[in-house]
Amino acid sequence: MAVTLIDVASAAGVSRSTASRALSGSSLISAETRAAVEDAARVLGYRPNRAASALRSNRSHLIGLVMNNLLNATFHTVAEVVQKRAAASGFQVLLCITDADPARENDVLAMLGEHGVDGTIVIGSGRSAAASNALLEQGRAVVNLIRSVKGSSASTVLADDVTGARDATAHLIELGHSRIGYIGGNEDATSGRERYEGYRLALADAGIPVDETIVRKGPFTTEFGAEAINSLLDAPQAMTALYAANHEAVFGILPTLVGRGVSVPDELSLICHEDMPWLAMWQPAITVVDNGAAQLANVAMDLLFQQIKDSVEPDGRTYRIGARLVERASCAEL
Amino acid sequence: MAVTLIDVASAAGVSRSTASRALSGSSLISAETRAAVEDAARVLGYRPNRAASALRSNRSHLIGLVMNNLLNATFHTVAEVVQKRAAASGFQVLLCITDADPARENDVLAMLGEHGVDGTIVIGSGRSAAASNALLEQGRAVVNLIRSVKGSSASTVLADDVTGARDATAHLIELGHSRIGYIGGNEDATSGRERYEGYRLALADAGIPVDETIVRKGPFTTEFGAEAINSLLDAPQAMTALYAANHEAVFGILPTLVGRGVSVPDELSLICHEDMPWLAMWQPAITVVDNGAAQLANVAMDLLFQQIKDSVEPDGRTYRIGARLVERASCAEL
DNA sequence: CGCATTTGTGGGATCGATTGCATAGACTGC
DNA sequence: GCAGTCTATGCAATCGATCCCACAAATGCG
Repeated sequence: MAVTLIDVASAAGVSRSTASRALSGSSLISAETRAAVEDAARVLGYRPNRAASALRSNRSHLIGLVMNNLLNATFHTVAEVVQKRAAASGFQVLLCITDADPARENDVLAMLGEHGVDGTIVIGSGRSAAASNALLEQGRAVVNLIRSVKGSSASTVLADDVTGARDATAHLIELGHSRIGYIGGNEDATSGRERYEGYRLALADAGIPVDETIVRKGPFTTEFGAEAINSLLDAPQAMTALYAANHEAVFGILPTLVGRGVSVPDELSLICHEDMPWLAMWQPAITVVDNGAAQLANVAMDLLFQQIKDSVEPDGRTYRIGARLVERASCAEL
Repeated sequence: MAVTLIDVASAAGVSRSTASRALSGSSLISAETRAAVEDAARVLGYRPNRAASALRSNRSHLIGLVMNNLLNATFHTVAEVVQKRAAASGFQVLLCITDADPARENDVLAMLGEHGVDGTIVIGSGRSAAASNALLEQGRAVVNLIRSVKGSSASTVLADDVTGARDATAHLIELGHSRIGYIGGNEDATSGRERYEGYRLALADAGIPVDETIVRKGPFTTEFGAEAINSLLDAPQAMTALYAANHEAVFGILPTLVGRGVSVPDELSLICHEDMPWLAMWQPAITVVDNGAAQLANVAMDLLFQQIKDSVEPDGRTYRIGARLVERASCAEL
């Protein structure tokens, strides 16, 4: 069978304990012994058995990543960053997809507990904190990401969607627009609530009343986007600018605008929330609110590693990552 | 601490062995005993320790998924399908990203061995079979996906890119085109080689010589796509149709066509390889070669589960999933 | 009715690495 | 020179579930 620590130890002429300590970097080991053990391990092609290690030490070198889907560009970025950061520290990522179903989310978190994950990043439904609090009580690290969870004892990293939305809307107002359409997500998602709030606040700042006839809220789907932009374009009183706050809907909005021959930014100024590589390649390049997906993931991983490596207690605090308006070519002065 | 099998056993008034057998569905257990143990487990909220189970039984309920990146739409689909199929059978997915770096790929496969994965799906660099063959020798299942690996003893599931490309090109020829441009991937990738081969064969079938001045091959990036289409459009002798075989490049090709005001399909008929949701939403909807990403992943999981659950020996055979031409609105008769 | 087989259960070893405790030897300081 | 650290190492217990083996009870069959 496979090479075990005992093989390494006897090859190096020491005991299992010494071999174990030498390989795990304990300071109570002489330089020669360490070298001998490391050589033996290399020569034999020793690979530790993580299951045995996890059983005894209660550290699995596994990190759970829980998310709704893999379609959203922000989620991609998060998955890539989490994977890279984890791998760089010798951790592996257990990827779990919940389809935003709270029951699945509970199952998945319990599963992660069974596998003894050292920590978990949760982009959750926000519905219940019970399962993730249970993980915390088992001494495992947890960080909530992007969506806040009521009653969670874990730290939470959120985008500053209110400010991002407010800046986007304010930018359009500065360009002289006052009839600014809104296409966003449903209010039960953090992003749906907060982006609409930012939109509202910016209009209020400028003394412009919200016109519900040019506001559309709906699910995070391409189809909703196409539907919403069509109905807005068909509305009696035309808008001169649009703030597209629903990321998945953007996939429906842009092709529809092209198809209907709406000229951006001449006929319609446009800002989309959440950046994607190809938005910069669009004709015209689309001005976006960059929510800082990579930064969100990095801060979450920082917090997670603090808990895992430095045994820092989770503070239950919320961290906000500022949004950034990236001006490209899709907005024009009225 | 956590509830262990011993707690369940004593609550149910049986021994550990009996409790273990009852919960793992052994047939050598009386109905009442099984019920008693299951009740006790439920009441106590028992969750098995996977590390302990893996250590003793050498089955971890983990599946490794190795891929280059998360940007490619086919890879998304594969990741989602693998995750769903795994979860449905009580397996968790260890996601590993290699950036197509063979060294990283080797590291990652060794890591998966340490973690005792029951099986692994590898979308590899195709460079070396050593690391994955080592996994096989440890009795772990391995299936290669999308990219073939020389010298691998594992089964391999590939798209039928030659036929897909041939069908796409033939479709354009049937519509009367003879100057058909090609933008594809580098030849060191399976898809790069095979799609160009299909293109070449279809032209040969029709007695049309390949014109290298309207052929572009390059890396799987958006930038290359933009560059390639620009240079093709600037070429002296115009093409009347384009077969875009490099998926990542499509993100650069489409916006550039829009930006330069090239009318599809009036001025240029277009077929892209690999489908994505928003290609159907484009104006005009883009005709594509659907490589069957979901089917590829499903067949790979079928083969993997056969090895894991039914102890079927890997046959080292290659399975091809047929491509499908999805006709939409981006091709016109010349 | 007695022996052979099946069925159900318990005891204890085991998977491989980690770690608390014990100890041998080296070294320091008075 | 001796007690008191400090350093380096080994022994053995341990993590929690699984599974081989032994054995008891129940059943079958001639």
